[in-house]
Amino acid sequence: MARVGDEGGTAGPARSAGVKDVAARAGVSLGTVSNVLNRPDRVSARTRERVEQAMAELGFVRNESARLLRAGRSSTLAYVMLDATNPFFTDVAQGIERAAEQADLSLFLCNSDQSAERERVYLTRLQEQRVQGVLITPVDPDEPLLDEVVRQGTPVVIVDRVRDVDSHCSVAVDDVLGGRLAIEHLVDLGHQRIAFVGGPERIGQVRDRRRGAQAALADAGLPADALVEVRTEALTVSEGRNAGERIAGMPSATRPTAAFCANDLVALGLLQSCVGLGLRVPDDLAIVGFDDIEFAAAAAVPLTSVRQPRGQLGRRATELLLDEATNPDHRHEQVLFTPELVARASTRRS
Amino acid sequence: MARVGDEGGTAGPARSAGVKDVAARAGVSLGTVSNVLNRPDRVSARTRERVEQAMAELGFVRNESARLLRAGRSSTLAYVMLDATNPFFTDVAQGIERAAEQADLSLFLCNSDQSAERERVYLTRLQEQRVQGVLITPVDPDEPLLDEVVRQGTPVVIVDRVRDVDSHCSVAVDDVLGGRLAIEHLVDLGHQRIAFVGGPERIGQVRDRRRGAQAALADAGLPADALVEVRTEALTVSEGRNAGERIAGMPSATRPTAAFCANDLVALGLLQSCVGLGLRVPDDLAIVGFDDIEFAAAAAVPLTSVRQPRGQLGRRATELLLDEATNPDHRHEQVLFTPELVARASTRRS
DNA sequence: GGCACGGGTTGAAACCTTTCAATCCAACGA
DNA sequence: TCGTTGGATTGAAAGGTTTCAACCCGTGCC
Repeated sequence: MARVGDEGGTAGPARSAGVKDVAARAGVSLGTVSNVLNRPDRVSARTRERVEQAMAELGFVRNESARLLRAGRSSTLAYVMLDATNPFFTDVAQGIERAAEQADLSLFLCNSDQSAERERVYLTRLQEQRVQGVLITPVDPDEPLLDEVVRQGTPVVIVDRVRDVDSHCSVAVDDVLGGRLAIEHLVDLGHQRIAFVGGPERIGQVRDRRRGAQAALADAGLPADALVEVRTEALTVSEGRNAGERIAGMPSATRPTAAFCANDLVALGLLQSCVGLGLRVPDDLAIVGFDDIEFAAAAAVPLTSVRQPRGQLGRRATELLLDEATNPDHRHEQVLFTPELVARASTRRS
Repeated sequence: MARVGDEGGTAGPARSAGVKDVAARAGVSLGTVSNVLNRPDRVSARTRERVEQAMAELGFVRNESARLLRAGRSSTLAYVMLDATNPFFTDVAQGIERAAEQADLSLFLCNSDQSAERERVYLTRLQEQRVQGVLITPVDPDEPLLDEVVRQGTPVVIVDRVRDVDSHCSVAVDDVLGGRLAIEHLVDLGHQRIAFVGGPERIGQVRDRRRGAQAALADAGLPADALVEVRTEALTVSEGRNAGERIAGMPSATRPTAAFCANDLVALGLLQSCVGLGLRVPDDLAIVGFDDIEFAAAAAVPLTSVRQPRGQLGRRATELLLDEATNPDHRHEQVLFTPELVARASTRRS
């Protein structure tokens, strides 16, 4: 087919055809074309066919901007993810996608990559595009723009973070309980000196998971200094490796016999560097991660981890968002899922 | 602030304010508000301030649909990814994002999740939204809709797949060479019986990588049956595990001494199940993966892999897309990057 | 034969922003 | 004083779709 308008041919015109052109070609009115597009049942079969053929011939592509301008709301959702390279978030995204698909909505993913600035840019664009709603794992749950967006009419659901205020729905996992489960498991195995590997401090998850860990230690009658802090700059594999070197470097008398990591990326990095430096896992160092990403089980020393129901998280968040978008007497809700410990070789009693 | 319009207050109105409302409140004309938005230098400081204040007071959110309708092209790109949970693609996406950010464009990610149907839905929506351009790793590079989209005026660049036709730009890695590098490495280490683990057959990558492998074997003077086919249903971790069980089940006399996997997910699964089944890596089975995703290095037996320049792939693809979108005498280009073997413990001579 | 009914179709108005030619006005030079 | 200049501002028109009240006309009923 040709690329520029050749009158009478069957190719598309130079500048894309609109409903008007389609109407002219099919010999019907604008309104009818629109009906074919939006309420095909109201149009007689014969007319519909003619219109559809005209569309095909002209290569008609509906102009979403114009549609939206007139019709109000779009049929897309967006998930602003904190880190697209962390499998945890892509699994959450998959849960969202499935739920969105069922509701016949498209999902756009936006990666803030931990940058508050990029997050703001995305939020603004999404607002300007009048998306049905936004799911977000925010860099900082207290970001004021989040409230602003809601106030201006775009529903926002917070995923994997909690917020005390009731201006949004949120869906998260009980991180304190998760920390508790990890430590109880290690204590059961006889560990009395346990590293907590995570940071930076400003991440709520890190604080909550540590808090759960501390509480569990206290309940077990162990002193507070049974938990050895090993700080990381971020929750990444390379920071985990880094932490591993520090732990391996400790004199064996004072070295912890187990490590609880704030997430699986850190745990995998830790695992890797320990093995590389001659520490046996779990004999010299037992390791517990958090999230239970797929790669945790696939590590050659499969990783014990605290599982979050990732898909569920996404699914439930989407349901809340849709309710908020469509149900006039929607009530905000803070959903808290319960994590679960999955024991694997990295903490096996040997 | 209140949520419904309270005359004279400072809160936003019930239904969001438009430029008209802003103009009224600031005591200027429509055009001036638009100028503040689009050509702030043409507006006197005093007026600009007044307008900006009015915007803030009314909680004005620019309506992108209306803007687009009038102004033509949007300032967003989209990357339709084949599998958002495969770290390879998220790394590519990150490269794209960086390049897009530099050009002051937003990037939306869409996950086709290997479904041709979903891919089509996304392509159509993106077209309807008049995005600047689309980057895509297609389920099937021969999908006719890809040509259709281009013909109708939306630039499309194909990422990580090649296509003989010249209707798009494409950016990929020389998979044949990659396969060759992997096998040459294994042959150098003395392996004479090597499994090729991958599938399904319809994936171009699988075919090309095998082709390279075969060529390298031939060059080394080894018979064609030195390459043992181990088919997978998909390039996933669980399929890799599956393949591992089959390999471990072979009688040790005929079992390959090395495996070349079509990607790292498969290799990680293979690694995991081999270790679990008592096969030592690399002593009993050396393993080479493909992609060199971060988790390859982080595996407890760090994985030898064929590295693809993932970020580069994304960056270059974006540059091509922007050129196509802006440069009137753009020429389509097929870029082929060179892969590189990264040797790690999974093939170390012991 | 007249009338009510209703499915199918019509076309003008509305959605909100950007654009651009026209206008305004203050300052300046002659 | 008048004309000119140029920066600031104006407002009508345009952009493509959806909506909705109105209309048309064939059918069935009384």
